[in-house]
Amino acid sequence: MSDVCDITSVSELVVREVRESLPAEDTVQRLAESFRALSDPTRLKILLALAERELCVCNLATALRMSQSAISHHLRTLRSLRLVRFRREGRMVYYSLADEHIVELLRTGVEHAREP
Amino acid sequence: MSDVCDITSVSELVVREVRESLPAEDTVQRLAESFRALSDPTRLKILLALAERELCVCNLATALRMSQSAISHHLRTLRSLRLVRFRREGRMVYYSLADEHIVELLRTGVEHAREP
DNA sequence: CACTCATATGAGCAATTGCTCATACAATAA
DNA sequence: TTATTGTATGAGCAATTGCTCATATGAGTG
Repeated sequence: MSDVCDITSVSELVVREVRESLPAEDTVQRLAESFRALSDPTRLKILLALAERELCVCNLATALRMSQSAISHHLRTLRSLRLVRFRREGRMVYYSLADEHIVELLRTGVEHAREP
Repeated sequence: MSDVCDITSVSELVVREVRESLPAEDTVQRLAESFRALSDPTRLKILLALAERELCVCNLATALRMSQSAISHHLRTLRSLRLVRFRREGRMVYYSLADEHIVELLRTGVEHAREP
């Protein structure tokens, strides 16, 4: 607040430019929420699995060696963020990725993670 | 474990295929860590700001209206994940994005966040 | 040297997260 | 109907997170 380094006109200009360049607050919030969904290893595995194929909850649970409850809770989170969609078929519920954006985010991330 | 839905041969095959399609555990962990860095609104703003230009800590703090300490702690996190780099110039430390991967992740994310 | 200023960091805390357990709900079968 | 099975969800908890405050470090100044 009273830092001398901030009251020079150059810094003031820089600060203003940075502020103006940032997306709107709610955009940042939504973006952070989406990334948060991808920030948990279990949720990430769920999404990577769904990137391969549509899956029911019980197969997801078995494949990831997690409890059905844990998977279901995570799917709830992913659903509320509209990252996955689902359809009922009898007693089973099949989940899949919501759109291509998530696929691309995953792909971009995996590419980065593979490097040194 | 004893769910009937998992002991059919079809499900067993599906489960095996999904398990084989998933990246190695440590790859998933690193990927999740990177996404976690992007999952906090303040860190996200720091990265978005650095995507515009190199910035010193105090200008970052002023631009984001956060304490110098908070920003510094976040930069430590980002540094340890090698998402940012820094250089000293006198008393100031200037931070910038580490490479193009983060830029692309941010860009992909922002594109997604702009939609309905 | 002492002093200032930009930055870094440890401690402590309220808030959040990710799991388990128990239970509820939904769809089919007997 | 009741029983069974796949899924969803609330409560509760240990662990983690993101901040503040105080203090340390490091670099320039007098």
